[in-house]
Amino acid sequence: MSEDKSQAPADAAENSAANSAAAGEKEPDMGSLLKFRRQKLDRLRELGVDPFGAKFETTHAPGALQANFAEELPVKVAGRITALRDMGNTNFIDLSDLGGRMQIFVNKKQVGEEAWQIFKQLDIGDWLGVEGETFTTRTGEPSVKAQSLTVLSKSLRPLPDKWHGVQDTQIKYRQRYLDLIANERSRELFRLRIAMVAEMRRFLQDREFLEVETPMLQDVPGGAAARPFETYHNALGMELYLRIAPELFLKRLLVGGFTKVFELNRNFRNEGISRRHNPEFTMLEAYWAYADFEQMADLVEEMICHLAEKFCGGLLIEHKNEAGEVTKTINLSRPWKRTPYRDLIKGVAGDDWFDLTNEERRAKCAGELGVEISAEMEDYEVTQQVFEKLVEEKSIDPLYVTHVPKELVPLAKQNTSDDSVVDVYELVINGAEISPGYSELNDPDVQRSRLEEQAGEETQKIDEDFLLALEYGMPSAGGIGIGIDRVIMMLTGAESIRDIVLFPQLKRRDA
RNA sequence: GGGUGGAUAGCUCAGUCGGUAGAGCAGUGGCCUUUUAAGCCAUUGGUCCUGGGUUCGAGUCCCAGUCCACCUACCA
Repeated sequence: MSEDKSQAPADAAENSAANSAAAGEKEPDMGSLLKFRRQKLDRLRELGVDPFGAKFETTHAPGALQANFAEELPVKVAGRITALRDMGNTNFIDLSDLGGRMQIFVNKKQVGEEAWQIFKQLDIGDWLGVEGETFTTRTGEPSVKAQSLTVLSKSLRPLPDKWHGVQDTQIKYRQRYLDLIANERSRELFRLRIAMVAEMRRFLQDREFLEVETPMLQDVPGGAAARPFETYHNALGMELYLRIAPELFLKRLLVGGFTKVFELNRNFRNEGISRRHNPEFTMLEAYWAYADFEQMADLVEEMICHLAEKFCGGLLIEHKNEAGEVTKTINLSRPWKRTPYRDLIKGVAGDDWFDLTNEERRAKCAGELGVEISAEMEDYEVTQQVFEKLVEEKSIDPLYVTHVPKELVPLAKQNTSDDSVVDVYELVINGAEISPGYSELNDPDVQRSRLEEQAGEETQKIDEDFLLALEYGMPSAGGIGIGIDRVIMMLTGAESIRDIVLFPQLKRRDA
C-alpha cells in the first residue's frame, strides 16, 4: 500500500488508501480502521511472520489456567487478544476463548527486539499463542510472562466495543460470533444451554431411554396441527415436508419393540416468529411403554428439578432485568400442582360456567371476564380462550393441567370414567406451555376416526402407514413433548428465544 | 396483518426555538517497566436511514418508504 501525499490533499489520500486497502471489494467505509489493520498485516509479512499462523500446541486453555493457577509454571496458552493495555515497553494483554481469559505480560526486554516488532503489529482481535512462565503481578492478577509469541491469526476488522458489548440486535443475531466475543451474558447462556441439553440426554439415558433419529423429511407431516414447510425431492419426483413432530415415527418404534425411546432434535413449523417462536425449534419427545401420563408427569418434574438444582443453584428460579433486579421468581418446589382443566376454569370463570348456555358464556367473556373472543370461535374454543388468558398466562409456578377436553387433544386416550376428557397433562410454567404429556391413544380404529375428523376433506393428510402400524399393536404408553428452547428460557431467564438459539431465523437482509 | 416507539462517527449516545455536527470509547502519533472499562498528551474520523415537501436556511417540521425493537394477531 502506498500513499502519495504530494499529489492530493491529505483527506483524499486517506480515502484512496482506504479503498485500495479493501482490495477493490465493496466494503462499508470504516475510514482508517481497516486500512491500519491491513498495513500491520503487510508489516508482519515483511517481518517474515505468517499472519495466519499454523500449529501451536497449548498446555492450558486460558480459563483452565486461570482456574488452576500455580506460580512459576512453564506454559503455552493461546487465545484471542480481547484487551490490550499499552504501558509503553510493557503491555498487558488478555487472551480469551469461550471458556475464559488469561492475562499475559509482554515486556520489550523479556521477548527481545525481534518479537517486540512483531508484537507492535498486533491488535485487539488477533489470535496469539504465548509461551512463558506464570507469575502474579503487583496488583495480584495471575499472569503469564511472555518469552515468545506465535501469531495465529491477524484480525482484519475491529472487535465490538469492549465496554458496551454488542447492543445492536442485528449484529447480535446475524453475527453471533461477535456477540459471543463481546458479551459474557451470551457466552453464559449458551454454555448453560449446551450443558442442560447434555444433561437431559444423560438423565433419560440413565433411565434406559434409547435416543433415536427419525425422519425430518416426511411424506405426510403428522403428530401436530401446524403448517409445515414444503420441499421437493428431485429424484423421487415427490413433495416432501419438514417434520412438524417426530411423534408418529417414535410410535412406530413402540410397535417395533422399543419400550423406552426418545428423540431430541429440531421440528419445523411454518408459523409466525415471535419472542417465543422460532420456525425451527428443539423438541424432546419421549415414549415409555406401559406407562401413563401421570408417570410421564413425574418424569418431567424430576428432570426439570434436576436441571434447576444442577445448573441454577436450586429450585427458586430468579429472572433479572438488565439492572440485575429480580423481576420474577419461579418456585419449582415439588410436588407440582395437578388440577383438572374444568376446575381451573371454574376457579376463574365461576362454578356455574359449564351450566351456562354458549351464548351466556360468550356474553360473560365480553363482559365481566374481559376476555376477547371472536364470533368464528367454536364453543369449546371460547372456554379455551378463557383458559389461556386467565389461567395459563397468569400461572408462574409449575401447574399440571389435567383432564383436558378431548377436542383439544385428538391423539390421547379418553378417560375411562369421563369420555369427554382425555388422559393428558399440559405443563404450564411462567405463563407458557412447556410440555404436554399423554396416555397415548393406541386403538387403531379410534385413532383413524380422530385423524379423519381432524383432516376433514384433506384425506391426504392422514398417515396411512402409521395407522397400519397401530393395527399390528402399539403397547399402551405414556408420551411427552418438551419444548427445549422454552425450558432453557424459563431456567435461564432469557427474554427471547433468539437469545438461546445460536442462529435464529431472521428476515433476509437486502443489500 | 394491526398498533407504538426508534434509526446521528467503527461502537455507545447527546444535539436547545429551524441557524456552520458534539462527547466518551475505539483508532492513529508521542512519552512512560505492573495495568484491570481506566496512565498521560495530541489527533483523525459524519450519506444525521432513503426519497420527496415546507423554508432564505432542515439532524430538527410535514409526507411516503426501508429496516429494527416492543405490544398485538396467527400458532398443539
